[in-house]
Amino acid sequence: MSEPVIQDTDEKPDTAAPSKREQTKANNKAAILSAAQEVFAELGYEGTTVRDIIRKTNLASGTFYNYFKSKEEVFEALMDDRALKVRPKLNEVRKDATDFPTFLRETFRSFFDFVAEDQQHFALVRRNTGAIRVRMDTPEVVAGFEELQNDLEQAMKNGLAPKVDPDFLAASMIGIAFEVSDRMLMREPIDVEGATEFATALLLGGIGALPEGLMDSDRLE
Amino acid sequence: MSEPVIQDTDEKPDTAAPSKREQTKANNKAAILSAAQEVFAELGYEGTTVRDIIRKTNLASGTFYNYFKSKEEVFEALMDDRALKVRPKLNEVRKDATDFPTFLRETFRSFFDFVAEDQQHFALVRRNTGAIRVRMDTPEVVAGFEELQNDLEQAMKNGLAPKVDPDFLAASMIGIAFEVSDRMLMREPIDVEGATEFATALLLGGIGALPEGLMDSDRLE
Amino acid sequence: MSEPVIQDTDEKPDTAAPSKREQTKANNKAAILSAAQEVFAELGYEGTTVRDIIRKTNLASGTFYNYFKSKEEVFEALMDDRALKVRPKLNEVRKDATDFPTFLRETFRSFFDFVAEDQQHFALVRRNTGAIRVRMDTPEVVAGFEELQNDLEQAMKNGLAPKVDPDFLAASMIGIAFEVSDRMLMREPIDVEGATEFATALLLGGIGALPEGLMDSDRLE
Amino acid sequence: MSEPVIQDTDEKPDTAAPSKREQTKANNKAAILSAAQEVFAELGYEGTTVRDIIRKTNLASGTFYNYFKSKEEVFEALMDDRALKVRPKLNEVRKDATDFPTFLRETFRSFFDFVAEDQQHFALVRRNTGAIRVRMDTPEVVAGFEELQNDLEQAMKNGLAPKVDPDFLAASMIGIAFEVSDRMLMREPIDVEGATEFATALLLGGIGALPEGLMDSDRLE
DNA sequence: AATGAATGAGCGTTCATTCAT
DNA sequence: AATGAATGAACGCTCATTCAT
Repeated sequence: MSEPVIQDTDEKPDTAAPSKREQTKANNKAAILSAAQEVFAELGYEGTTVRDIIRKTNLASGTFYNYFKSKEEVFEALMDDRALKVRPKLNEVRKDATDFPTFLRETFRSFFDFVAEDQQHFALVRRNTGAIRVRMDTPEVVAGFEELQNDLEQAMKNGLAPKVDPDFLAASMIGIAFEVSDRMLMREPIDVEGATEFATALLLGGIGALPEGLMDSDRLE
Repeated sequence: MSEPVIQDTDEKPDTAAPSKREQTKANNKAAILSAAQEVFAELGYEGTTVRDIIRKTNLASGTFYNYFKSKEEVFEALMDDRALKVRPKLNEVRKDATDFPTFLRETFRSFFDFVAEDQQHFALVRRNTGAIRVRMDTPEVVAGFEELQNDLEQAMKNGLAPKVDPDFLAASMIGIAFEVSDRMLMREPIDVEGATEFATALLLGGIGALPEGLMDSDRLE
Repeated sequence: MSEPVIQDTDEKPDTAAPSKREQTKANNKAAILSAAQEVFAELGYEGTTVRDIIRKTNLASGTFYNYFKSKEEVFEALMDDRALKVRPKLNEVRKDATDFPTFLRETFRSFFDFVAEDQQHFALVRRNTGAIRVRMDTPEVVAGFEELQNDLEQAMKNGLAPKVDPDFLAASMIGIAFEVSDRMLMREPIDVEGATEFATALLLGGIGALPEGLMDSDRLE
Repeated sequence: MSEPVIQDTDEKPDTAAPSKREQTKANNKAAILSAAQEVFAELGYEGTTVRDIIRKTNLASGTFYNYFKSKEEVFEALMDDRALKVRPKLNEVRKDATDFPTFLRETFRSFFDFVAEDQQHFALVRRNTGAIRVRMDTPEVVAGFEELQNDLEQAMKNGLAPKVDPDFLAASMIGIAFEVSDRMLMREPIDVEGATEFATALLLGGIGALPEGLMDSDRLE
């Protein structure tokens, strides 16, 4: 347990130097996750069994349970993975935005980019008509939603964005982002720019029109 | 589903009342659907088995298969049920709308009303953090989406609504409707009016701002 | 559920007439019990698996669970079976006994007879040196013990038996019966009469000598 | 088990103290046995797995197999342990006995004392109604039985005890000892003395009455 | 049409054991 | 000698589905 001061290792102490064991462990975990990703995309969440996942791996069945204790847990890990992958990008572009239109535009763009690049993952969440879609709001995913909402609130406080219900606003952005992604993926070629422009303009105009917004409201027909 | 006037039954044919046999059939089917609804809400889609459903019924296991051939099929029937329940109302309010703000407002209001009245059903679709949500776009559900899109296109043609991408627009409305519903249900008391106003104003303002719209576009902050 | 007064059956109402279904059910249950008996005797309780039992049967694996829910439950049923088989005999001989020596002698004799006739069953309870013996005091078995103790108490009340601690006395009889059975079975030929005489004489003499025994009655003849 | 005087170790050989390595070995073995004892008492023999045992230890799973090759073997070791613990005491009191009543009384007393002091162990062998009791007559246990039988034969030869079937007699003593222990443990407070007096008197009187017993010696005082 | 026991594939999981470190 | 992850056979069990009644 204790760390000997002098290490009888041939590697630079204190840096990476994962033992062979740790290496295999990492590899195994990655193998399971990657197999799971494929299988989920192919068979859907409910159609997938733990055995399907390990079969895609060259590990023994029991090995699965050294890493995850159920299909749900792998699924969650996969979702967390995605969330952890987009969130830094989203946070960055929002931090860099100096005006609200940019804030929105870059948020949507990053999200649509991510969706376009990771279609296999979304094959799971968005499937053919009549088939079952599945969504899991893991803690990491929820955290991403909350970051968005917090950033929106901040922008409102700073007078950059009109002061509207931030909870509903974040929800709307998320709803639009997911649903528009879906349609975007169905078109050929995939037009991230178009989707971005649509979503941004819709939201930007809409927000301006919201009751709480001080600006001339409720335009149209 | 429809009741033929002349019945090929061996019982008194001269009454308009459904034969006892058909009556039982309808009852059984309804019993299965209602049991399924409860079980799905309680156990989630994946957690539910055909056995769980029939157990809530006083039918024998084999009887299930006279009505549905799998859990997926009952689930689909349930979804269709809901879709068939809201769609007439949605179509009606949209047909009655003489201006676009009313069109949008009444669409959202009807949907949020429906959600508020049918929370058990949405307990299935929207579950606690970390748990799995499930959604199935059955033909009837998709038809509902298409009706919305068609109505939007019609409104655009008639010059009532700005001419924007109707596919993305319908998608956005749907995304907003679902995601805002979710938040609406989490608040106490449930405020259908507030949700309706938010969604309507957001969309109405947004549409006016969309590039294709002929009106002064895209401004803000 | 209700019993129609006139039955459209071709069999004498009110008597046996088990339907074919009930017949198979009874057969299946019996088949499982009998297979279990053999397997337990061969592999010991812990060595036996549910699958071993069904394998000895020509039933499908799932069928087992229509009848029992675990190996423990079959085992218990088997034990109950035995207990229910000996107890009537034991009760009868004790009821018929007019003196205490007869009471004891016939109790032991019946038990040893039973053991001698049912060696396969005892193969489970009494196994080779070094192997594990298993005993399960199911409710039915315990009831048998209690009947013995009650009868002993009755005999004491009636002045037929000396008044000693009936709990310890019943325990002693049971201990002797089991342990002596074991030795009896190891001898060739099996001498039920010898075992009976030994146990009876030992107990009869012993009881007479017990401190509480006030009476001089019941001398060994 | 034995300590060779000359040790093939690379450590200071000139001390009588066990080498550190041997010390650890002994400790590990003891740790496993003690963990096993607890787990068996808690989970029952069948319910216990090797993993359960090592988990209670701070050893690695593989280490178990340096000491025992199966759960059965640990169980056997535990049983041997007990047997080796009582037998010297039993042998001693019997050797010291100058008359047969004392021989019996001290045998029972020692056994009941042992049981009373080691209830955890008997929790395994004797469990609640309906649950499974397990008993293993390991070689060491059997040796204890044989010692009893030999001592009985010796006493008969020496004219101290009546000449009766020594095999059945030993069996009876063992049966009584086990079964009466059981009842004794259920009473509050635990009355070793009472159990001893009961068993001794019963057996002593009984033996005197046995047909083979020619002698009038050895009456209960 | 309804029943409900039988079926058997196949699932999740555990576990004793091995063996590279 | 100790470690602990990997192994894979095999277990208990469930389940959708069938089919004789």
